[in-house]
Amino acid sequence: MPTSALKLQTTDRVRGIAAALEEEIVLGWLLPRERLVEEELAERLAVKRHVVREALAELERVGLVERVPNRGAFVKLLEPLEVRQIYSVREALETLAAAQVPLPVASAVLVRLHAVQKQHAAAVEAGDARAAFRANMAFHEALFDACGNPHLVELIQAMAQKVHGARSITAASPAHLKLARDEHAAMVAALEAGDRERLVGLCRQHLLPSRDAYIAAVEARFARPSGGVVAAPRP
Amino acid sequence: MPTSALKLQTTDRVRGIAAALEEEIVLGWLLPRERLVEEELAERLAVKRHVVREALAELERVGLVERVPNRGAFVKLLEPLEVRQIYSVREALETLAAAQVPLPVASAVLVRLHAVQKQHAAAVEAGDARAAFRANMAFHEALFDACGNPHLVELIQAMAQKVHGARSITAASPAHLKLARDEHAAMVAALEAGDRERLVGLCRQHLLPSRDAYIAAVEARFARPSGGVVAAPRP
DNA sequence: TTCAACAGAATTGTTGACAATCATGGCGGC
DNA sequence: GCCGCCATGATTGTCAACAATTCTGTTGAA
Repeated sequence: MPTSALKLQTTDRVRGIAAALEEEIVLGWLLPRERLVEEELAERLAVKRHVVREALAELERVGLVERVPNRGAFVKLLEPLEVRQIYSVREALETLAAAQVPLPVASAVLVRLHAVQKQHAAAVEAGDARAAFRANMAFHEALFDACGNPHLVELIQAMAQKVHGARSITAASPAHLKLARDEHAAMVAALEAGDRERLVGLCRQHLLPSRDAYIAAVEARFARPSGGVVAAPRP
Repeated sequence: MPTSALKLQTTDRVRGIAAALEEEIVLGWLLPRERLVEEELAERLAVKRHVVREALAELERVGLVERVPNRGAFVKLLEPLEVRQIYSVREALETLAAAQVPLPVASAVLVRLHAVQKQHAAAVEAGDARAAFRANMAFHEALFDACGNPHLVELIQAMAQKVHGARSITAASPAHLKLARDEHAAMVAALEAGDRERLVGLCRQHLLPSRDAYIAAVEARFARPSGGVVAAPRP
């Protein structure tokens, strides 16, 4: 605050805090159903409480946290059904975007994709989950940006954000990260070859592993004790 | 506060204020580029400033207003290109939803649609733009709800909300309202008949009038003085 | 006249304190 | 021993005053 080096605008600060919390959720540092106490977060992140408050409101709107009046905010736990519904929409949106990319694709897009993919591969190799997550986001943004409709891209990102709470299972798994890396490479190749059909198929396929891993994990670990046993498939 | 009858929760109050502002924008009572002063709104809507502040933040996230740090909030003016892009996405989403509605449709859906449509028709007949707007929203929600994927419905609503600032042209026009009413009737009929193809076509068609009316209006009235006439709506 | 600097007003951003609300745990009655 | 009730503590919600910023109109000199 006092240092003149970084005097961020208030809105940017809120965004920054929201992004930081989002990362902590994605990386599994904050788990589903975990309570998010305003004052504690304010102290830990070195901002005032009302900034945390606004950030939580933003994350609530995005769908990453739940807030109940007078009781606070929690990391949202997605039900398997919800995850399936969201991934269904994601599939529709992402294949739509892939189908709209003008081919042959602009060379600038390919350059950027290669660069980002290199970063992603390096992060995966180094086992740096946070860097891999960021590079992964950047990759998909660069890829879908090529469709030419920023509002469609925004929707795709919003839906991806919704399941970020479900990503903590795959975001830290080397196997999943390596698979994603290889699939990214295949996508770029398809794009480069102008093979739209393959690109669309790859986008569709790319969504499945994280979805299924999450559903399996949530059914094994986060099931409510309503049935008695820890792992209750359905109430 | 004193009366126990209406003790709204804070979150609900923010939502309520945001919704009220949204309606004022849709109905053309607040025009694009118009300034939204926090204190003035707080007094007019009988809430404290920080509530207005949060509501404005929410409307900014939705895309209905723009906020620049230390300078305040304005009703967002959508560029024609943006409107085209948004409507393009809306078309994809709404036809997707229509294509997913299980046929024959549940009778409860039809009952609800008929009821809402009756309200809408009454509002149109009475020339009550606000009631028509609300009934219109309810109609589309009820219609797309039938697709069975609440997350898709949410996206459809979010995209509709984005162009609410563009709706002030058609929301007050009796001709447009009557056309919408008739198209709604046709949609219900198609749904009732189980004619999916016609339903999808009607959904697609239903989007065009408001889009084109807005683009025409914005090009005629709100053009920046860079090349065109200056139309300052308020002194 | 035009430009720049400057004071004053209007508006937004920030802060800490206070009030309201909900969970927790102890206490007495049954 | 079990249940309901009230005191207590933790946390969120509300508020008004203060600080910082931007805008506006005016003044003075080139």
